[in-house]
Amino acid sequence: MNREDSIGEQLRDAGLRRTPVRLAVLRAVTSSRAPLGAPDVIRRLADGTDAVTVYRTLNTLAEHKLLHRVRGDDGAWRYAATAVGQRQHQEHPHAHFVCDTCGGVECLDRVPVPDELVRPKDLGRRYDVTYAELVVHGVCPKCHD
Amino acid sequence: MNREDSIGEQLRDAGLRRTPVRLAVLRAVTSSRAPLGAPDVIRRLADGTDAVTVYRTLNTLAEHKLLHRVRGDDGAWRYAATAVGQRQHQEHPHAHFVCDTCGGVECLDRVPVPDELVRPKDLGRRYDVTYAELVVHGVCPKCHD
DNA sequence: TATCCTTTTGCCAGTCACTTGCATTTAGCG
DNA sequence: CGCTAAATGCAAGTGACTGGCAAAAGGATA
Repeated sequence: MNREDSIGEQLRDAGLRRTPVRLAVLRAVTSSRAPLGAPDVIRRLADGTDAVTVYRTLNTLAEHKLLHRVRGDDGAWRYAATAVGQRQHQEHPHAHFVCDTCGGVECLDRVPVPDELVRPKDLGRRYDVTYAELVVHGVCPKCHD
Repeated sequence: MNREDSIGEQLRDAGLRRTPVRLAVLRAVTSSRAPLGAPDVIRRLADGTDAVTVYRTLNTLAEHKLLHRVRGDDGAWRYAATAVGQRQHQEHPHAHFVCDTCGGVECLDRVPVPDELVRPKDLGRRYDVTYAELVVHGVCPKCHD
């Protein structure tokens, strides 16, 4: 099973139609090392794919958990593939690193979000917790000095 | 020392000029229970205060640590006073709760951000960490059911 | 393979938080 | 009081993102 098939399969498994735009968007995000913003994705689909469609597609893919997303330092979403290689790295929620110099975002797969933070005890039972986000801000190696 | 004096003092201590707009903005944010977005602040200064000036003022106050800020679920900043009563609650970094239904933000003063998360060991030394943000998403009591 | 229906796409324009530039006013100092 | 750097107001712009609607296309069914 090559990567291309896997991408088509992910769509099918999620109950989504396998359309050219979805395949292209999912391929673009999957093949990028760092999470991408919507404008990045649009730029990478240099062909005439409509920007609005890309926005809607990214939303759809995120809703169906094929992508997950974090806010960059500019408040815009960055998208990363959920399935990386054969493992689903969304399974174990992980922290993200946001570079406040270049705006880049990275998934810190090795830095988990502890359970007691996902559901803080001090919060009281009247709060319905969906998920917790741990975002580490700083300067990435590339921008360092 | 009443609250008004304290607000003027905060500005002076930060080395900032005590202007009507700054006093008003700081007063508005301080007197609100929940963190406010820039548009909220602008609305509360119902008089003719210019919106752009409020944006600039919020930036300035945040830069000088009189306010701290978190992104709401819409990606827009929410501002909260750093000095609450006599204690500086910025001193000990705390988590924030974002209601994904009403967009409200709350400071979880009782939920600290653990040191080992502020400077994750698994991150490697080539990353320069400035701070870590812990944001808990869910539904607040007001929106619950 | 032809047909039908629902979903997806493209293009329009619009919204909303936030910024930039520049001229005018003002805080805070001597 | 008068001076100067800093703060304000106003006009316009940027950029991510959304809504509406008609045209195109996926995919199940016959």
